Amino acid sequence: MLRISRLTDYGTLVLANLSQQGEQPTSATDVASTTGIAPPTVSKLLKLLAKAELATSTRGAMGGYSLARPANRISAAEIIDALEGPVHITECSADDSHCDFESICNVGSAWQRINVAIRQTLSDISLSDLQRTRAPVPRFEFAGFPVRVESGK
Amino acid sequence: MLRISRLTDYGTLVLANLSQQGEQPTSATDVASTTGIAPPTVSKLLKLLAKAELATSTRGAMGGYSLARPANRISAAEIIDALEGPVHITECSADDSHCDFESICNVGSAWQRINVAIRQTLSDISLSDLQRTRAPVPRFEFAGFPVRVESGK
DNA sequence: ACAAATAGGACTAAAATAGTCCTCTTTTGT
DNA sequence: ACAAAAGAGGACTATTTTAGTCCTATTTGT
Repeated sequence: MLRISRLTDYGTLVLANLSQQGEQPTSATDVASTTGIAPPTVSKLLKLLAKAELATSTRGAMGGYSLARPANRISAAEIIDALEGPVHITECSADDSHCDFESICNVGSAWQRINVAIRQTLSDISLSDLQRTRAPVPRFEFAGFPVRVESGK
Repeated sequence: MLRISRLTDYGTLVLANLSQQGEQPTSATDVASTTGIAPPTVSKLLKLLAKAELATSTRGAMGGYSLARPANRISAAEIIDALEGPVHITECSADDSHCDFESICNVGSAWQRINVAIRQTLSDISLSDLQRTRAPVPRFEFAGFPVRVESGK
């Protein structure tokens, strides 16, 4: 829980990389070599990001990918949606939900409300916030050890 | 992402069930039959919850489990921790993190800050909130901006 | 024409998750 | 004392997700 998949993490990186390159398209190979992520993986990510319209692609020689919009107009929620799909927290959301026991659904819907709230928050965080090393931070501790907000690592 | 595992969902249910039974211990079998969850699974969950000190166990005939504390003093974060373990969002937290590229770590730590904020909020939501069908919707804040969430779904 | 790119999808491997089962210990009631 | 009712602990299996790779087709600039 509260786990962002590795691909999403990589995807953020890839987008951050594109945003540093500015307007002209960057090839998947280039992104791979500057980020250190395996080329086929970068390629896969970029395809997904392009399909979700977070990146635009240019085919052919001298082609590549670039950000579809400025980094401050791409939200964390969009990145997650693009790479993990719109996930239902409890899977009892839409269709056949065979909740014979009322309490089950009550509790389930509570988790769902939490989910909605979290997503809402995530949609207010932009790629540029994610890139800022020193974004203001609300709280400073995680499972015991304090999270370092200084420079990388 | 933002997915609570099925076991956590079940676990919440199980705890909710215990809280309805009041003081006297309820056996895993009983919980299983009132919730409709498979007995071995309930048993497993209760063991985990007991180990995390969210439930207390009484051995022997007439034994069973009961809540370790009132439902309003058990937080959603504790439930998650008990059933999923303290999860590191990006796995680049502790040990071998071979972050050769600075930007990788910067972005990674941003997700971690988000994680911290979410956990903080989760620790303000209690089991009794989860049981209330129309609980107030949690509020999050990140990077300064408080985030308002309208009524859930 | 050729080389450099993306598009799309099939496929495999690895890891996390869920769920079951078995044996042992503790406690209560008769 | 003994049997039955419970939990404790752990081993094990199966399923599902997630990661990651690779192949073939299409597009475009020189």
